[in-house]
Amino acid sequence: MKEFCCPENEPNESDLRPVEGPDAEQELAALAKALGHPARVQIVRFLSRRSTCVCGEIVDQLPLSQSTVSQHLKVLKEVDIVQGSIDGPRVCYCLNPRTLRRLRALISSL
Amino acid sequence: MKEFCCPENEPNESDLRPVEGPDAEQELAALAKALGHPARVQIVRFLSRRSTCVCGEIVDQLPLSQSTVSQHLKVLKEVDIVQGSIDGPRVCYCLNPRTLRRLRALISSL
DNA sequence: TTCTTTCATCGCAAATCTACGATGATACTT
DNA sequence: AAGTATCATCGTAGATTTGCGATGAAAGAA
Repeated sequence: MKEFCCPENEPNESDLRPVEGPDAEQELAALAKALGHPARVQIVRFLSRRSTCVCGEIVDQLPLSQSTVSQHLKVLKEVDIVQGSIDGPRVCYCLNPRTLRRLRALISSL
Repeated sequence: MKEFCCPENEPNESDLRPVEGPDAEQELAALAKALGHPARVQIVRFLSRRSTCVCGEIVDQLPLSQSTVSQHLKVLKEVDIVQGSIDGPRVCYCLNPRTLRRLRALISSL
């Protein structure tokens, strides 16, 4: 199983962007909106359970068509919660730990 | 300024509900959806800056009509992020720290 | 009572979201 | 080249969301 698509997890990496102000509020709203659907939470949870990237088995986990799951993955990729990289005929997906840390920081500041 | 609408903040209060499983995923999706709009994030931020409850000055903070702000407040109240209580002709709003802690727990588990 | 203030709700139009099947794109296999 | 597998995109129908003005409900003031 390839893992090249998974970014390094660097716990000490700090995000210097502010957690308050108009930009931060807009960013939090966009991230929350992307997570605001049960199917997308399930996708994130599924990727979270696997520590590595997941290639081509997400559709099997959801009671939705392939095109619908692809749409949900697109939403998660647009806000960089999920990253995808091509692996031959497949696509490997993984969470972006940097974005998740950012989300936690924004939520914590509320 | 009355504060009777504000629940006690008990930092040591623990929430025993699981942060994983279908129910938790549904709950997180509902909370994230409620936060998934810039105006609603701004409302929460505004209530967060004030440590007490806020009576009748939220509309002034947003470039939206009174009815629209009321709708957004309704969304936040439906998921119990915001609480409102009547104070004469006004309504006092405040955050529910219990729900916010729950949200942080759910996000942290991703 | 009548007026005013404050907030909720109604009704509607426009925009966005959701889900699906069909189709397209890409890469591997034979 | 032809076929297969995997995922993205297109087109579309139905549902939901968003925003607003108009109206309703409740409480205090005159």
